[in-house]
Amino acid sequence: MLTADIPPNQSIYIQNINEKINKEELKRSLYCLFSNFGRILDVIALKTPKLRGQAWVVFTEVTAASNAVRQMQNFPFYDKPMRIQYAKSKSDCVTKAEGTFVTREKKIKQEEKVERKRQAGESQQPNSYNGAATQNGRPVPSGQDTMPPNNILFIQNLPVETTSMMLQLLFKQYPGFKEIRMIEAKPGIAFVEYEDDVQSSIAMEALQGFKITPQNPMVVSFAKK
DNA sequence: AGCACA
Repeated sequence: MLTADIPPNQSIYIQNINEKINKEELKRSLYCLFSNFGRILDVIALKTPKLRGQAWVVFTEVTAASNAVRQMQNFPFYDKPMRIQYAKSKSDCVTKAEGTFVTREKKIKQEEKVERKRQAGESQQPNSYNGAATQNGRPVPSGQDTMPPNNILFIQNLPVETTSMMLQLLFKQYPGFKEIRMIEAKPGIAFVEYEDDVQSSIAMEALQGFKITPQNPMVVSFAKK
């Protein structure tokens, strides 16, 4: 079955994922990596025997999914090339938003709970992430949306008095940290290097908008290759 | 390889 047979879908299906990665970390990493392509509604990963090594990322836009399928194809994710296709069906969070969600047969016993949920009347409950790159559903303005993932981060809008020691304190908290590079002649910017793109993405997500002074929310993007 | 929504 050719992957081209599957029609475009705002959800992508990823396989060949390193099965050693724990579920929550995996979801965070996928979120970080794919939020470059658009707003993400949900990330689904299960560790059941049938579903380990696979995941779904649900975008708000089909175009974001299309870009992700093309650009992240074979991306070395935890040492294994990602295989990405469109998902075969709509994700629950999408049908729920559309109002076309139907409970699967095996969950029929739980209809009562579904009723209760329906009465809560939520039009849409987007991603379930705490430290996500969105606020009230808006992407954090950071201007890196076009830059492909890179293990080196580019930091802007730093107060001029920032030292590399200060940045090290912040960035070394995240795994894979290697070094800070600042350029004397160019105050207000810095480069931060991580072991790989996944780790740099996580740090980016975590420190995006971090304020060293109230006037200076830092802008973190991937460095140009 | 394996298409679900713990």
